[in-house]
Amino acid sequence: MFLTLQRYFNQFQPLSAPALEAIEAICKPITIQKNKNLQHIGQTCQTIYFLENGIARIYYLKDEIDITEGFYFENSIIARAESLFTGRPSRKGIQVLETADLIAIDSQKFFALFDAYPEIERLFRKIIEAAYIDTINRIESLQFNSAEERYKSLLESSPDLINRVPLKYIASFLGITQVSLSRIRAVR
Amino acid sequence: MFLTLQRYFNQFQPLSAPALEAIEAICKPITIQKNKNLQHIGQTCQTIYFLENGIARIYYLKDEIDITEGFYFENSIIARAESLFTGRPSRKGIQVLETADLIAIDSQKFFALFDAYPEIERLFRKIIEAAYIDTINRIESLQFNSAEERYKSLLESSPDLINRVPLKYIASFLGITQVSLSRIRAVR
DNA sequence: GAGCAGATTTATCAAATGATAAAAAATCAA
DNA sequence: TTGATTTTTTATCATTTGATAAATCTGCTC
Repeated sequence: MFLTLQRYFNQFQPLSAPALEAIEAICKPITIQKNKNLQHIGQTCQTIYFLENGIARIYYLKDEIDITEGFYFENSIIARAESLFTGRPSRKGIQVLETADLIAIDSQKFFALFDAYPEIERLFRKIIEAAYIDTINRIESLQFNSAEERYKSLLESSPDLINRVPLKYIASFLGITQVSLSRIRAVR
Repeated sequence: MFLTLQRYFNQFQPLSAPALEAIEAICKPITIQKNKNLQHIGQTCQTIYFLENGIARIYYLKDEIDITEGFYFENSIIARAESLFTGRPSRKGIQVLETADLIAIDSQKFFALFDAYPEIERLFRKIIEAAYIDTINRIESLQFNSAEERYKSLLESSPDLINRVPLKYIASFLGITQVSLSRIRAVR
C-alpha cells in the first residue's frame, strides 16, 4: 500500500516499518479531475501532496495574469512551501492539468511525527534540500539564459512536457509571453 | 562565545546547552581580507560559514562572465548548497567583499551531530526551509518583473547594498548587464 | 597631488522580447 | 459533423535590454 510513496522515499533514504506505518496512517488517497484546482489562491497550505500520476502546476497572478511557478509530475511531492513553512496564506494555487491520483498528507500531523521518528524529519530535510537545489538551478537559468536557451533546456530536461501541458502555461513558466514562445518555436 | 551564532540560531529555535557546546567544539573563527576568495570555483563545499560581519557573495562564470548568484550579509549562513548536499564540486566560488570575520564549521562534523542531537538537525532543517523560501521568491521576481522593478525592490529590501557593494556585482545579481543597470539608475 | 587602474556612466546601434490584433488550428460539446 | 471556444501562430510596431566603445569618475598607490 502506498508503494509509490515508499519508493519515492527510498530515493532519499529508506524508512523503518514503524515510521512507514505512522505515515500511512495519515495518508488519504484522493483523485482530482483535469483542470480542477487542488488548492486555491489564498488558502493556507496545510497539506502535502504526493502525485501518483498526472501533472500539476503551482500558479499565481501578477497583474491579473496567470503565471506558472512550477510543474510537478508523477512521483513527486507538491506543496506551496512559502505557505507551508510560514503558516501564512499562499498567494498561489495548485491546479491539476491531467486527472490525477494523489496522496494527501496533513502537514500538521506529518510534522508531529518528527519527534517520535527523527528518521522522518531527516527524510523530509533531504527532500527540502533537493527542492532547494532545484530552485537554485532555476534561478541560474532565469538570470542569464535567453528565452530560447531556457526553452531548449526545458525540452531536454522534460521532453514530454510539451506534449502534456498547454504552451501558455509553459511560456509563463519560462518567464516569457506565449507569443514569444510561439516565435521561438517557429524558428526551428 | 559565538554569541552572534547563538543569536542567529535563536531566530529559528533555541538549542540546549549541550547542543550548543557540541557545535562550538567544531567552530573555527577565521578572518578573510576584502576581495579575497573564501572558496574557489571547483572546490567541493565542505564548510558551512557564518558571517559575523562583512559582506560576501557567491558567484560563478557563464561564458567567462562573472555572475553574482547571491549576496550574504552579517549574521547569516553562507554555503554552496548544490555542492554541500550533493558532495559534487561546485561551479561556484565565495568571495568576501568587505574584510569579514567568519565562523567556519566543517560540514561533515556538523552533519555528524544530527544523530546525537535531533534538535540540531531540526534547526538546520528550518534554516534550509527559510533559504528555500527566499529562492522561490527570487524566482518570482526574475520570472516577470522588469529589470527596473527588480532594481527598485532590491533598493527597498536592502537599502545599503548599493553603498557597500560594487554595482557591477549588483547588475549580474539582478540578471542584467552593468550598462543596463547604469541606465536604469540614470532615469531617476 | 599625479598618475594609474578599475568602476561607472553615456552614447549609439542591434537584437530580443512585449503588446496588440487578427488569423489559423485544435479542442470540445452538442 | 457542426459550431463555439480555446489555444497557438503570425504579423506589426513599440519597448526593453544587450553589445560595444568611449568618456567620466573614483579610489588607490606612490
